[in-house]
Amino acid sequence: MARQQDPAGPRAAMIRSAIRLIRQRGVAAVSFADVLADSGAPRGSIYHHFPGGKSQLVEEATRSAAEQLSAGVARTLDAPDAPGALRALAGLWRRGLEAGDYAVGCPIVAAALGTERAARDIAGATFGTWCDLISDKLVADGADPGRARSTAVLVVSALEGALVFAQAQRSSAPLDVVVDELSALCRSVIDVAPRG
Amino acid sequence: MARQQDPAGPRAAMIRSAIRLIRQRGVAAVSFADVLADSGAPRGSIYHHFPGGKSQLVEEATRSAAEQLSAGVARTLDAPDAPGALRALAGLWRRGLEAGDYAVGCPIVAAALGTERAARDIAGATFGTWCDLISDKLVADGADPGRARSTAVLVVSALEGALVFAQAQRSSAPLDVVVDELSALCRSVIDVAPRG
DNA sequence: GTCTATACGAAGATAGAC
DNA sequence: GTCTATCTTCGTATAGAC
Repeated sequence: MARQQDPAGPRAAMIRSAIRLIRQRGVAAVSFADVLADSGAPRGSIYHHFPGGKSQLVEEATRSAAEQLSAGVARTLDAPDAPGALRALAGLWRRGLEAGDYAVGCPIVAAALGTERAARDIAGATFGTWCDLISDKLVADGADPGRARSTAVLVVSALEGALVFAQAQRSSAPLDVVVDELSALCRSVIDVAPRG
Repeated sequence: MARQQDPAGPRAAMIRSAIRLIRQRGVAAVSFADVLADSGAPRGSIYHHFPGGKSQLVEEATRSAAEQLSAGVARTLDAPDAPGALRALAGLWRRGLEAGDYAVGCPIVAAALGTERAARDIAGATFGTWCDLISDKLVADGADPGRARSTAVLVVSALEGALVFAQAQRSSAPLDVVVDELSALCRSVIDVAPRG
């Protein structure tokens, strides 16, 4: 698909392709051959770049995806209010869904459900990071820290669950509904204890 | 593991094993050999019972799991109040998580993220069924039908997402937090429009 | 760093005997 | 209904030349 020269070299291209394919098919269903074909990387360089084999590739792909997504979450949370930030966050998911014909999911979920332990641990840490970011935002907007924490866990869980829901039904409707509900919830959490 | 004579015969045993293995590893990572070893079914009878091959086995396993789970959801919702029903529902997930050392997830999620189209469609319909059941319960408890519907979508999404979250972190804490949040939300949805 | 070639096993699927 | 045997394809991984 891509097969063009990647400025960052074949290694980065392979990781990028691995992320894309893992999102589409899950960790177990992605082979080296798939990654090579998709990235256009040279056949003989797999074990040069990834001596640890598939485990290493999956781990690095998950780590890379987690860093990108966490940076995106942090950036999106730079909005005036938490409900708006949430909408923007869900908009990212939504566009990804529609662009990938509802077959492209979250790479962190794929890692969490995969069989590679290192990748699963990264997934667990990444969910935690997202909760921290969202919780901090809610607190900054005036929410009680305890309420903010549990609300953040709900937000992350519900968004990820809605993504799976939307994939199964090939429709972004569940995601939209969940975002509306979560926005209202965030507002109520903030309103209870407004800043000051 | 099981390998004992199944009263319902090898076919049912194979489906049961397929469900268990799919929950642990995902659709793509389960092979016929795995199912045979786990179920103790005779080697030569695979294509006799499942002429459609792996697709058929996965589809039937997903359908069977969906029926069992939907029946379980309906049964659990036979509780006096919606928040209590929700707690009971999450308790089912929770016990499954802990019994399977946080490696056994939801078969419907696995189907939704798998590569078998028929199974994914069943997953979509199953999520819809659960939403119907929960929505009906909320309405029966006095909630506004519109609010009940969107709340049900949130509940299903959040529970499934929390399950993935909990698997990634190997802890049921995220699930517990989400259940508390959802219970409070259900109460508020019911309280707004009490029966009468 | 990249190539070809290949070892080795496991996967899905089929054929034909019993 | 169940067996063994086999075909074919695909997967990971390695060896050794360039």
